[in-house]
Amino acid sequence: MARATLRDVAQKAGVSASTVSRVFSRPEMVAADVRERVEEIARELRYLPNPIARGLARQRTGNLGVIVPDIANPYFTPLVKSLQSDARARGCNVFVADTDEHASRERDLGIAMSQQVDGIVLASPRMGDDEVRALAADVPLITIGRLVEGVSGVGTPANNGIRQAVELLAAQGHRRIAYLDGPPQSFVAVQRRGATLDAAEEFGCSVEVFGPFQAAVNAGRRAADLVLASDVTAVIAYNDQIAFGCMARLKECGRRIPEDYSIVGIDDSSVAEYCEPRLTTVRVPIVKAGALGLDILWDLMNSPRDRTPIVEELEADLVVRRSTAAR
Amino acid sequence: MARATLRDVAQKAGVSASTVSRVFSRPEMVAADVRERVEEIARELRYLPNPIARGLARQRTGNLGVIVPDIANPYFTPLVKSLQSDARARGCNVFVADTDEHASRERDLGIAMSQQVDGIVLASPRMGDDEVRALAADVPLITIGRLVEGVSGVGTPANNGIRQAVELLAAQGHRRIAYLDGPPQSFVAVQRRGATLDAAEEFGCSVEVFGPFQAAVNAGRRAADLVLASDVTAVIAYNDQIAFGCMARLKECGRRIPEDYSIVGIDDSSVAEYCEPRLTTVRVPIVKAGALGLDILWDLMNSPRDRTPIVEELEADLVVRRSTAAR
DNA sequence: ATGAAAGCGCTAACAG
DNA sequence: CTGTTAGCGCTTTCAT
Repeated sequence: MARATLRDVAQKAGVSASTVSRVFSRPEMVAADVRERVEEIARELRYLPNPIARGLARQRTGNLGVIVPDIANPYFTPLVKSLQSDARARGCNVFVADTDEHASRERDLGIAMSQQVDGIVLASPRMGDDEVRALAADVPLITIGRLVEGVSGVGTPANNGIRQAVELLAAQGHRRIAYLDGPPQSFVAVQRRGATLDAAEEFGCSVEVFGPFQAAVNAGRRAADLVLASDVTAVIAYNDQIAFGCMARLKECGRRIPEDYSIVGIDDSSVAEYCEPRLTTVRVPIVKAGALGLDILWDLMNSPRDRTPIVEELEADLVVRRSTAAR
Repeated sequence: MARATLRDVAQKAGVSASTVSRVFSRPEMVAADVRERVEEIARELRYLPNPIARGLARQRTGNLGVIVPDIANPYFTPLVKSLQSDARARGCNVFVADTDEHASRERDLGIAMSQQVDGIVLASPRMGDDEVRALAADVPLITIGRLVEGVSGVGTPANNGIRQAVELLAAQGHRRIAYLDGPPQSFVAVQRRGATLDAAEEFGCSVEVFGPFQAAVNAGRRAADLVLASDVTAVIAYNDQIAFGCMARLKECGRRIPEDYSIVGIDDSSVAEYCEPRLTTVRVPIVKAGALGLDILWDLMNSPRDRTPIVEELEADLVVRRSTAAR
């Protein structure tokens, strides 16, 4: 079924191609009667402007790229969904791509995308600063989560919330804390570990670091056995999924949460609500960061290039639930 | 940073545009020495063929569209991930879109996509048969999960597994079963309900239907209180998420699983493994269906149109875990 | 093996 | 307000 083209409509309506084009791009520029007739015929022929051709001519595609390390991670899904609907509200389609946590795939995808989207949202980039900057030089781009010098983005440092978590645990009488480290590719992981170490020092706790672990439930289960073999009384995990897995396994091994172990996650993704008991966690406002980032990206896309990068940071706070308690 | 174009490379290399074009599309057609020089210069200029322009000229974009009702549903995420990597292996980018369970958004997305992708994978379509057929007339398309008459696709009827579930429950001494119904937009929901009812009759059980429920954990929590107010001893849920929520809430209310209630999910998504106790569920082979569907779609895309639709069905089997037991 | 020329379907000055 | 004329960047006959 060959699609109707602009010329088909123009011909049948007895007007020029430009007129039909205008009817679809700047309707106000064409006389009402002509416009209606064209629209009528277009409908008849089931004509729709070809976005590829339009993209070539306009030098803009109307597409937005979103790159995430793992679309199956419940931390990213709400971000993706909210970006999708925000973008749609602005008349953009969204290209989502998953890098499987690989920096190299992230780079390749970014390069491949850069020519078919008007802008890219790069969530928690795994590639190096230089590579991000190189990509940002080719296409309007913002990062979410991690900030890269010289590139616009919205950072979501968890330090504040992590400090609150350690403060809470210390107040609850915990002195020996396990930190379950995140995947080595994750820049955020080193931040979070550092924040935990700093806060522990501040509040007089010792920290034993386990890991690295992939950001997944099963990795957390593996962590639990390490925790059991140590003498810690509380656990802070790189993210909620690891915390969830660790908690599940600890319970399997007959430990009670929070009586025997206090557990803190990071992210406040949906799993935190589904844990039993519900998980105390650091709420990282990633959806808000995404919305803000999209605003920034929008400016970047619609304004003369070479602006100085716009950078925001959104703080994270601890959400206290049932998985932490006094010893 | 204006990207280099084909002409830039041609000019600098002292060859015609066609030659450069060939270097990137049919390298075997150009002499080795010329090719190498062109490649060298292209690298120097950081030239990459513009996929938009190429799409226009070739009448194929190299993009694949994937439409799912809810990207946050762990049932669909593995499908999306596997399609993404399979497509990438064939040199295709993937456009993922989420319809938020809305038939109308699904239709709009399909239409919008149809002109910028070479083919569409429509997972568990929410729109009517006619609309699916209309879309399939405009673009190579396959459905996954639900089959639509006249359209290629891979069906994953759960009937078989559901029958096995009821058989198991009956054998375990359950006589009164609750069925937690799925969202009204879902065609699969009516299938699954019907299958439950049929099997119940076959094995001499009565079924009380509750719902409809959205395919989400919280909806399942709500269902639990309904279950408590009835006199059933076992529950079959439209999907694992509802089962998970229901189970969590039942436990909160002091009921033991499986001693007090046996619970069966459908899908065998990741949550089934994370339930406590691990969830007995009907394994729907959606990833396999996706891979098979992609093969079919590939044929559709690369062959003369108007072929008779290719249809496959993949059966589902019960996976027995810990959430079911004899009364 | 390479180049010239004619588009792919649409937009965007520029005239009128 | 509308039509004419050039492209957007690439591919693809068709010659040579």
